[in-house]
Amino acid sequence: MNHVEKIIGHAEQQCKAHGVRLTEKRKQVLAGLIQSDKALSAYELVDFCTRHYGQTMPAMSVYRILEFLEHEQLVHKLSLANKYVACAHISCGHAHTVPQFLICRQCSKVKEISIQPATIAELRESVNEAGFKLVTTQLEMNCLCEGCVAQAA
Amino acid sequence: MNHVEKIIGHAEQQCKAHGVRLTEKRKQVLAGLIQSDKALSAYELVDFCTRHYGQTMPAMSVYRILEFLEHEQLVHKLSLANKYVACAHISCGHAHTVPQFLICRQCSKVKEISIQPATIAELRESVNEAGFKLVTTQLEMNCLCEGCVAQAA
DNA sequence: AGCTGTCATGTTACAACATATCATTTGCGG
DNA sequence: CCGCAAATGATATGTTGTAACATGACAGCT
Ligand SMILES: [Zn+2]
Ligand SMILES: [Zn+2]
Ligand SMILES: [Zn+2]
Ligand SMILES: [Zn+2]
Repeated sequence: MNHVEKIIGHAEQQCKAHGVRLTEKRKQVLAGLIQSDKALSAYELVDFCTRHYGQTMPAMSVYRILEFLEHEQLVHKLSLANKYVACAHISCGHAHTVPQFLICRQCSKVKEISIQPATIAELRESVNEAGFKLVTTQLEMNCLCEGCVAQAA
Repeated sequence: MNHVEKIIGHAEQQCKAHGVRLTEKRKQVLAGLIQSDKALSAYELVDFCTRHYGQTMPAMSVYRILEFLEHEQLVHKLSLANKYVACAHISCGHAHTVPQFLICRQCSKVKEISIQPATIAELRESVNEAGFKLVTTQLEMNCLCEGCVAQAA
């Protein structure tokens, strides 16, 4: 039982606990995101599933499945890049707080982090001063990953 | 000379200073963004220009013009919403630093603010700790504006 | 077994967002 | 006026995402 299958197992438990089903197709999409160590677009997932599981995966299904997985917090949507990424914390037990995402603009690698609550609070304060209200503290930031920084140098 | 025209005037000066031309079409697109007090999609701008200036504005042109205006810092692209907004500081003389954007998810109103350098520094530090590098401190945050908060209540 | 309701998936069509490429026009210096 | 470069026009195509309705799978009931 490899790394990916282990995470899928956890995801399945989690779904069972919520009274929803992690079907075969849903597993395929989730597995695609897990085995890729970067964010993928919906259509990249279509290609992955079609190539990998030997039957065409309709784009519509992928979108529906991504919506389901996002709802279950197994997947996060990155609006900054129009891509999707597997949650980095499916297996680690600890409660899932609102994450922040560092997205490599070069290679789409993504790091899911938790910024200091104090920093978040300062941000929220700045927003309030401007007369707006944050609807989520999920942030997405344009970055370069270690590998791509090294390569650029 | 109304508000919009005044800003366009400033923009024209700025372009002249950079040795580039703010043509009629470019003025039309910029004016569309200025008179709207919210972010607009490229195709909303197509509609605006076509309706407002009596000749069809091809989508292709709008994209080219937005690219130009963005390059001149007269317009900002909001990736979080796939929309575009006029710079809030065209007329105010002071140098344009890297902005942060508060985007109302309800009505697309946008506030362009400057977050405390100290807060930005903390963010950058968190990113570095995760082994990534920020490529820009332009942030986009999902918010509700005052009006929409009031309405929701 | 046959019926029925619910959730998941399939299929088709289209809307919305964005870029590529090549032709034509326009503004401007020489 | 000529020739160049910048800007725009025209057409095609690629990418991302949703709407609407049909079909399939399965569980619980009669
Ligand atoms: Zn997560
Ligand atoms: Zn990278
Ligand atoms: Zn600005
Ligand atoms: Zn609003």
